Amino acid sequence: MTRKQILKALETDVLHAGSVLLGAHLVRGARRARIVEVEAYRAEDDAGSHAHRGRTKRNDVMFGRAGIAYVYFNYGVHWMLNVTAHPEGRAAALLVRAAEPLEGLDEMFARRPRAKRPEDLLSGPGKLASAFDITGGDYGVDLFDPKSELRVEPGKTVTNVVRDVRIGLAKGRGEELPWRFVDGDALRWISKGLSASAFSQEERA
DNA sequence: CCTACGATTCACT
DNA sequence: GTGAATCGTAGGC
Repeated sequence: MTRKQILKALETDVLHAGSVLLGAHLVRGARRARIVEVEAYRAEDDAGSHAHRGRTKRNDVMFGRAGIAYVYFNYGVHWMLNVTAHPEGRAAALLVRAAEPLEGLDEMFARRPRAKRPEDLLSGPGKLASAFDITGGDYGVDLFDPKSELRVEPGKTVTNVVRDVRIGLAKGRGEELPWRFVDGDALRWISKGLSASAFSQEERA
């Protein structure tokens, strides 16, 4: 999978892109991690999406081109990293929920003093953001520009894609949609265990 | 203007 | 399992 192919998938369909983004690397300086869990959000038909009720100052980049960092602050505590999808005007994004740390673990541990094991570093969107120093300052960054300090690089394609319902959404916000994408061979690194409704994407395809 | 609450994490019972 | 932390934003008045 090349950088161009990932971008193409992002531009085409956020749901397809969910499985394509798995396996790609998130990089910042010496820190590198392999993305193992994402969730798709779109707009008109997705009540759980920040873009559902139209364009605002916060969600602005979701309406822009694909491959851009949409970063927002939640619960007054945590930053969350998303990768935008779809062409200009059609809002969508993938929330990066978990990753497997590959390099620069010492720096990640330094940013997350409470973490005891490598599994505690990136196993959740808030954890991942703090381990990578992701804040509002990264809002709008082009993640597919090799010159960007924070960026996404191609990795090995994930073949065992598991689909599940999204996490943390209130009732009526699309909590039943199977738009959570997980690397089935990397369950050790994900944010939460799979639900009873999880299924292998290949089987159901 | 004012209030409720969220795409979460962590400590504690 | 439950609740606190902590604040920008959306949505209602």
